[in-house]
Amino acid sequence: MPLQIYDTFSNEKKLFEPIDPSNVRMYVCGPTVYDFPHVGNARPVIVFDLLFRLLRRIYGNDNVTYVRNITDVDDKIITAASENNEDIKSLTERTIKFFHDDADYIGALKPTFEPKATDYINDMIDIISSLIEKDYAYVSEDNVLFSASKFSKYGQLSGKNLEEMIAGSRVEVESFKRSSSDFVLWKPSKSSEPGWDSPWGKGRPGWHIECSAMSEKLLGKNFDIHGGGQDLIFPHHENEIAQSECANNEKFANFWLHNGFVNVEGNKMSKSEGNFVTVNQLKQKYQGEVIRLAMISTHYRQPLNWTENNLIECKKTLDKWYQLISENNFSFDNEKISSEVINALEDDLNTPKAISVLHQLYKDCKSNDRNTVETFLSSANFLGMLMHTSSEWLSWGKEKLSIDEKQIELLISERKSARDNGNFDKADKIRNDLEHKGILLEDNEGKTTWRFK
RNA sequence: GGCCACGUGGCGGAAUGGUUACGCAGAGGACUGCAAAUCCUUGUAUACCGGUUCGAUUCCGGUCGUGGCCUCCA
Repeated sequence: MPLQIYDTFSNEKKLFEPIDPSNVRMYVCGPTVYDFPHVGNARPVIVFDLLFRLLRRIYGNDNVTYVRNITDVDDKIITAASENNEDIKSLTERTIKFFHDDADYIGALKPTFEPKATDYINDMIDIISSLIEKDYAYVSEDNVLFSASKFSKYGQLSGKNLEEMIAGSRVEVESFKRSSSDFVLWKPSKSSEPGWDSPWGKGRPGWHIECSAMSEKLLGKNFDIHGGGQDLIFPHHENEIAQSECANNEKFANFWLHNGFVNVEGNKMSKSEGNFVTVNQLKQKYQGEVIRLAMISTHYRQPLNWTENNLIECKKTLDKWYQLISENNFSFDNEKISSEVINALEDDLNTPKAISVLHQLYKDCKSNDRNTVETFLSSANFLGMLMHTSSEWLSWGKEKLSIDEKQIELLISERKSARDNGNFDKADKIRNDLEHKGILLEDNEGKTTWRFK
């Protein structure tokens, strides 16, 4: 089945055809590094990781270039740094490390390139200069602004039209803008703020220009896929198109992909609402694969309601799956990945369907051979799950235990003799006491094993 | 106010112009001293009103509801 993906620009599911099958190019907007990533930030990391995996499978591991940028210059960073009383560099470097830890934790492969905005300031200045030269941009009070009305396609990605936007504008037009829809390419920096020398004085880039610069530098003027969260459609991606296409006279990205939001109690999870859960907080209670499964159990374009219940359910599923592979040393085999799983993903990343195939494969494993189990395992691995051994999985969180293993073994044998003597009250008390400490005892085929709750 | 998306069982969540996947929970059973885990069986749903059609949950129109964007956001 050929790969089909939903393109936001044309609002339809389309057959994906790469510009160059020997170098399929994808750019995804990454984090602005000023704080711990929350679950909403993690969604595109996982969604586009899956697309990356799928593209690599279809076109070959060496034939896909995945760029996920890091925004390390931004007003929020400046504000956060001054609130923490630390310098910007130390804030961004620390936050990048948090981000990498979290991305690893949820099983995301490393992108091919992870450019930082501050390394591309000169490229941004070049684009801005060319936009001024072509009269798409103008200088006003030390700012450089893009004149949205000069780009006839402005609004096409987000389905807006300029006049309505200007009419419905809810924010006051800043004095240096000719029109409310014009946006900043370059702005002046105060002496306390980070700044770079430019033809328009010491300043820093506007938010959108970095992606135009970095994508062009690393992927070329025209590339295959540009992705990010739905909240970036407008204005961020709309503005990127305007800048890049006006500067280059060439089509920017061929496909636009946007993931839906993560909701909490029906409302969008966001930093400004304060209703967020960070990946770092979840690490205390759940393995990364639990977060990953919870994330991909909803189709990427649908809103995803984040609940504890869902996490518990996903953990149970993974516990069950890990039990199946505990018996032998099953191994991953690229050739054994279920074609049904691939088909599901090739249909606009239908992960819920892919998961239902895993459930079916799990059932098939019962009555079948090693080969079936390896198909199950390989398929799960392809989705970034069952990457650990069963014992690693089951002993997860051991260090947080308030009781040591020898003691548990001791209690198990105490319980055994109680049971042998028919003293079930005592036996049950031992089991219950351990359960209160988060240890579950399981009696199977005459043997008692334990695991974490 | 403008634009857009969505509304499937108790919950999560796919799909489809003609028997509505799958998972969790629930119920019943096997196993167990009792549980747990596992296995087997199983009930339950397409917001509302019209239209098109032999047939609509699916297509079209309207109503209601929810959410998003229009301002920083993944």
